[in-house]
Amino acid sequence: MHAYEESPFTRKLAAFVALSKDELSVLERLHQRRRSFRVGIDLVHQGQSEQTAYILSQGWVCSYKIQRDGTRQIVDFQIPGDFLGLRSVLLRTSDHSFEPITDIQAAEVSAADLLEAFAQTPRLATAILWAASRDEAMVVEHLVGLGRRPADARMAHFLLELGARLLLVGIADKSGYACPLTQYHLADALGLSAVHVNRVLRHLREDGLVTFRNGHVTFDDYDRLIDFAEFDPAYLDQAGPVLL
Amino acid sequence: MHAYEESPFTRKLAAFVALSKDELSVLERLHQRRRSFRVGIDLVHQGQSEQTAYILSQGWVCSYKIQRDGTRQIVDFQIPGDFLGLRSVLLRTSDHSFEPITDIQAAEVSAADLLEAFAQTPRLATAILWAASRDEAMVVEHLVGLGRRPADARMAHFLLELGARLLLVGIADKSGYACPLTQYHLADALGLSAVHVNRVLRHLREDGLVTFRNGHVTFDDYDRLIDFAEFDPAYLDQAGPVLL
DNA sequence: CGTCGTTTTGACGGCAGTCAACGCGGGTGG
DNA sequence: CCACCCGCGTTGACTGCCGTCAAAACGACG
Repeated sequence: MHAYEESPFTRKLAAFVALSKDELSVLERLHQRRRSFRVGIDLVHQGQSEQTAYILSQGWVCSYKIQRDGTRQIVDFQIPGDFLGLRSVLLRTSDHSFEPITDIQAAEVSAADLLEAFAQTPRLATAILWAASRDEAMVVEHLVGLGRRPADARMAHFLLELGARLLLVGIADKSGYACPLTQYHLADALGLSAVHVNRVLRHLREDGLVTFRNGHVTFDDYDRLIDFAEFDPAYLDQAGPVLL
Repeated sequence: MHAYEESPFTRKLAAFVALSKDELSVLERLHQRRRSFRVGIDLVHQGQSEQTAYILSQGWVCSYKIQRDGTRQIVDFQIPGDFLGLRSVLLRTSDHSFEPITDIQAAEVSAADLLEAFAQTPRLATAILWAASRDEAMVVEHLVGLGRRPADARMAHFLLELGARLLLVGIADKSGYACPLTQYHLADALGLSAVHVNRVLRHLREDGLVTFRNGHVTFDDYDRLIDFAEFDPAYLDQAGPVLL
């Protein structure tokens, strides 16, 4: 145990940058305003110009865009330790919505808080920007999946990526993880229909690669799954940021 | 005519933020190291850890990722006035490649140059970060298209977006624009096969919506095309950034 | 026990990929 | 100057992945 409470966010940053005591205490202070939200009720709604961001400490969230015809595309999932709406604080645009997938706990961070923290410890600023850049790399990888991977490999890749992310904040192990997503979430994220998601999951399960059931993902044959998905985690555990 | 040479980059930023003389001259200085590149020869290659970025002043570039099986996905196109590899300067990761689609001219910008410019004029920093955020919004919109739009609407949307971008830097008008892309580029960007791109283009042309031919895009019925593509330019011409 | 959300499965159809062939224009070398 | 080649565009036939529609099973919850 540490003297300070370790949030998933701190844990994630610490995995890539050695943080000093000062920096840790600034991080602490960012976590002051704790808030809770209920599953299903959007935090930020598309088009809204919100000046607040959140650091997610518990639960899952997804960010998505709705189209005129009612279909939706999930852009990314946020898990404990992830920043939420960082861009929309710094630049006042929130072009998508955030929906809690479970009840969540998050620390509210205003633009002012953030800029103050940045001013105090530039290295922390770099670390946070690095995390943002990692998120962007994930969006790009997601895009590649939608454009160029067949449904089954796309699903496999997605489940592996999620596992790697959860591992980093300590809520997964190599054998699998708890996952609150419904098959509709998977469908909206992977650009498939819910029916086809089900077929794909069955296929992966029957092939002994991975099992998604009862809110739990189990890797039945990790190596073969990685091979099947052509999963290359290079874009995730990149070396830490240049420390200016 | 202005006293200074107006680069497309300057022009783009100026469309959203009123720039002072000082800021304009700092921008000028960023354009000092002019370089040329030949079509087809990658500027930066996937995995390479490059510390240089470029401001594109002439020609077109695409950024893409190649997969193990040889298929490629184009993530974005860069046109004059766009930044290229901004993230990879600030954080030393270039997770994709850049290929010139035409011969190009670009100004080389080192991390040091950029940081110096930022220190001199913080408003400029904000403006550039805003431009980066706009690029990211485009990637997200691209992702939505791949996940949730049928091929023809995806194509229509893409051609409209490109038109809007080109309009901003003054190399398009409402009726159309010159476009050096091949149908293979379109295929790799839109997640389609080249054959199907051809079919879709024919369909759009025969429906009197838009014509892509001989390196030129012509909007045959702009309003109907916008409706067909469900194109909502909100994510493009957002209000300028918060000026810190 | 009924309802609702989620998962599961089957039948059918369509959008888009693959394969294959051909036209066309520009560049290159004989 | 012509023959050839190569990249790009175009079209048709066939196939298959995946969406839609429909119905049923299952569990949680009131």
